[in-house]
Amino acid sequence: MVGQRLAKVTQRRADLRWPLPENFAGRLEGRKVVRLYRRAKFILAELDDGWVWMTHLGMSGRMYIHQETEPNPGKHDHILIRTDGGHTVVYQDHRRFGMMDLVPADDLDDHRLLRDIGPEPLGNNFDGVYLSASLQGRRTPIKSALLDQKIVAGLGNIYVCEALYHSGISPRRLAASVAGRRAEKLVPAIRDVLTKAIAKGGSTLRDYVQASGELGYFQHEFAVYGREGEPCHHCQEPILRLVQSGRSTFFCSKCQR
DNA sequence: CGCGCTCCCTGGCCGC
DNA sequence: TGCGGCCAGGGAGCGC
Repeated sequence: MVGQRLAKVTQRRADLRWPLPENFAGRLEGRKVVRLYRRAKFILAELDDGWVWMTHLGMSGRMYIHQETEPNPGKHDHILIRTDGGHTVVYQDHRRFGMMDLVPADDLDDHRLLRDIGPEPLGNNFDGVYLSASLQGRRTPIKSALLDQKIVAGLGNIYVCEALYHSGISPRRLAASVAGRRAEKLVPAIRDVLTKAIAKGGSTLRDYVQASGELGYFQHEFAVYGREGEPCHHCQEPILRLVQSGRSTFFCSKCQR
C-alpha cells in the first residue's frame, strides 16, 4: 500500500467494535499512503493529508489482498480498499472486535487507545530495570500484568504463556514478587519468544494467515499454549490449564515456580 | 486506585 | 441432524 493512492473505499457496515468515524470511506478515498507502521497492536497508515488511519485487528480481524479490482465480498468482509495499483485490500473480521479510526498525525500519541501504552517489548526502553519498576507493588498475577498493555505493549495470551514457561516463572506468582532477578530473566524470554515467532511468520490457530495468505508456523513450537494434558518437554509432567482474568493460561507446575 | 469479571460478536467443535 | 454448552488470538468498562 505504501506509495499507492486509495482509489475507492467501500464501507459495508457502520461499526466494527465501535462506530467508524463520520464519512470514513470518503475521507480515505483519494489519499496516498505515505508510511505503514505499527505501535503496540495497532496498524498505522500515515496518509498524505496529515492524518493517520489506525486499525486494530482484535481477535479475529485480518487484512488480505485480492489481485482483482472488484472482488465479491464475503459476509465478514467489512471494508474494501481498492488501490490505484489495481489491487483490493480487504478487512475481514467475523467477530468484529477490531476497530478503525482516523487521527491527526500530531495527536496520535494522545489518542485514548495509545496514550497509556507501555514500551515496545523489542525496543531499547524495555529492560529488566524498567520491568522490575513496573511490577513493583502490583498484587496481580504476573500473567495478568504481562497482558496489561500499559506495562508492556503487544503481548497477547499465547506469547505471555510461552515467555513465562521459558523463564521458569509461575503464571500465578504475584507481579510484585517477579520484580528484581526474575524480571531480569523474563525480559530476554519475552524478546526471544517474539523474535522466534515473527521469524516463523506468526502462529496459525484456526484460520490465521499472513498477508500473503501463507500460514504461520510458530504454533508447532508452542511449549505450553494449547497443550493441556500433554507432557512438558522438559520434565514430562502434564501441562495444566487455568483461567486468569477470564483467559486460559497454560503452564508446567513443576518447571514454573 | 487497582483488581477481576463480564461483555462485545460469530462460529467451530464436542457431547448428547 | 439438531441443540446446548464451551471455547477462541483483545480489551473497555464497571463494580467492588
